[in-house]
Amino acid sequence: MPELPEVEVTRRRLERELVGCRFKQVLLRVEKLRIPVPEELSQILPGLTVRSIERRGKYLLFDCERGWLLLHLGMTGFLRLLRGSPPPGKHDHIDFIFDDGHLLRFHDPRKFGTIAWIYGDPRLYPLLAGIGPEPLSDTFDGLYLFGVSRKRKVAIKQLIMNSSVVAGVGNIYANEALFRARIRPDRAAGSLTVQECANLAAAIREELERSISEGNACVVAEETVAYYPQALNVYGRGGKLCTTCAELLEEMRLGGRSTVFCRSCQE
DNA sequence: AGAATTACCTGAGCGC
DNA sequence: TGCGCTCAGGTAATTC
Repeated sequence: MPELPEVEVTRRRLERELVGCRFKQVLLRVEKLRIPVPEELSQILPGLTVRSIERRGKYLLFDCERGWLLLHLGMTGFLRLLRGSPPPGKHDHIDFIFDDGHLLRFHDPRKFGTIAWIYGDPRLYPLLAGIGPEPLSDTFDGLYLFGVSRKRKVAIKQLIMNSSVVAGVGNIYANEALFRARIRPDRAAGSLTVQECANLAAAIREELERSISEGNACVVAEETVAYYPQALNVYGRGGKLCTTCAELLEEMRLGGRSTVFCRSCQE
């Protein structure tokens, strides 16, 4: 599951390789992902040049002169940056072919990903308009988190996974950040003190930044995304020993999502 | 308004 | 060997 760090590592790789490149052809082999794939992409994109590649939460945004190409990898999506025209495999849904021979291939077995074309200001596009602050930006800090959590009864883990509260924090990093901040994931959001909110905001930032730098250090040659090995403290380790105190890690479900924490380290 | 639930989708793992 | 079941979970839409 590409989380924000994987998407950011991907963005940087694509930025190095594709900015300045001109689209030559788009091959669509799937009609519907989360939303229908716009067929007009194969008419619009050829001849346009990639000016820059941005990220908003887990969305990638390609500035294509006359509009923006929006990509989301969903749960199981990834991109491959290839050359020439190797035959597509199963679930290779879309090829973006460039003048210089680059081939950007979108692969997504579960089809939870998104591809869209945006005219005008992407900030106004419905899928992006309601997204909260970027967790790595200055607008996201403890005071902000304290403010939006007041009087909220929902579990703090669910709050930080809510994209309208903060962009791009998925299940893995929600679990890891709460462990780092020593806060139980099932605490009512409104019960956190201002200090706990500061700790949590910092922990989210630190977990994401740590993962981005790890990802940058080990990107596989051809694959632009970005499933790199992670040393995780809690996610996926329910029933195993806490890395800090050697207690058994506890597993529960919050909002249908697997949640792991240490009863002794987190309160 | 906020919280909870559902829908989308396929592969993997499991019990029988 | 294969069937049916459950689980994985990002996000938006829907319902309560």
